Amino acid sequence: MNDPEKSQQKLSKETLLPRLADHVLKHGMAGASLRPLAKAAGTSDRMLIYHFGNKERLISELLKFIADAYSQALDRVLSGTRPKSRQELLDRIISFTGGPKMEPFLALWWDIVAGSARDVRGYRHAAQSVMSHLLEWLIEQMPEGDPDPEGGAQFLLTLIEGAQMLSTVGHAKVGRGGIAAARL
Amino acid sequence: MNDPEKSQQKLSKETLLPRLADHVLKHGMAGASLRPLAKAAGTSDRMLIYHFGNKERLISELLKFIADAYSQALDRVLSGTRPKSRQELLDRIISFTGGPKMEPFLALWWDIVAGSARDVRGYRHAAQSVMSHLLEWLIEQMPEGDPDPEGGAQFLLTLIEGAQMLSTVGHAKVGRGGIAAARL
DNA sequence: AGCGTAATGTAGCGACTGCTACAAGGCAGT
DNA sequence: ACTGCCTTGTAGCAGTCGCTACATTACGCT
Repeated sequence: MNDPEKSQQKLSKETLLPRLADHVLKHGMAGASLRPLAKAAGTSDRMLIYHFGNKERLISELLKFIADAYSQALDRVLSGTRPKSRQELLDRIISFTGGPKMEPFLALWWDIVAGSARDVRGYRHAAQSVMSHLLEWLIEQMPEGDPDPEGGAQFLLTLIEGAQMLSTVGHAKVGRGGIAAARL
Repeated sequence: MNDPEKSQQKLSKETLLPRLADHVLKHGMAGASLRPLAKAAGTSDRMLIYHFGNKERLISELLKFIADAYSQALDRVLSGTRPKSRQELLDRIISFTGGPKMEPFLALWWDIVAGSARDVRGYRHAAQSVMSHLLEWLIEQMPEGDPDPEGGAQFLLTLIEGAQMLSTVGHAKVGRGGIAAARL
């Protein structure tokens, strides 16, 4: 024992999930089949089924885990000084979500949206919770004295997500132009 | 010959593509493997490869075909009277793209966006051409005397797509709220 | 020490994947 | 009638899929 080569010790859901999340963020939900996942996590497909029961439950728990991780990243990075205008808030978010560090999250995000559209079990729930969290966070961040924080946040969110989509599809310019033309 | 049961006659790319498109719209890109596609089109996987060379080319041609079909549907359904305000234009589009007839297109759309994010060959090109067409069409449709038709169209497109995404993810209310709070 | 349960490895099943080799029928031109 | 291409069917390959049966090891409790 205590083999330095592969000191794997007890692998449980808790230790597994972060590694599974890494793999899925890198390779997307399409690459999320048991054997590659198992390899990435240092186990066997056999053990994944053992721990999670079946693939569907694995994916559900994994999506929940990732959604939570994303929310926490959001909280950590973006909280702090309250923006002075909607414009400033918008700029801040765009530069955060558009950054290269968020790219894997974004790619995974579209996988999940596509799954939601086809009612793949667990996908819509994960997507919904991410959007809910983001919206709440946005409302809190709205500048002081904003006439309609809730509506404004919904408006900003809609704009942001539209621009995001246009950007991943190769029309970043259109998204930027759309935001520039918006009367915030 | 002239067998009434299966009067298949010469099947060519041109006759195949519409049937392939039907299947893909119904079952998504994930279900677009050769054998199901072939069955839906009334041929064999063997013949699909024969006609298209390999799967990648098949998918490319199919996406182009569907993108064109979508553009044409847009032209047919939405042209006519010029809207009097941005609000009217927006409402008209939302009710069109949100209708049940567009649901398969929408579901497929997210497949394609997800593929674009992961650089699947041909996906971004298809998505880009749809968005380009939609944007051009929007610019033409902007109300007479609009101060900034181009920027306005980009703005509307960004809003529309954001709302669309929120809707497929189960947050239709947020999208609607966002649009309602927008100062068009 | 013995026993029961938890954890893990090995092997395999039946279905599906894209694709190909091979052979044969159909039809056109000579 | 013969030749040669266009088209098509059958069979199969090597790989992946989710999942399971079976066996073994590891470890805690009495």
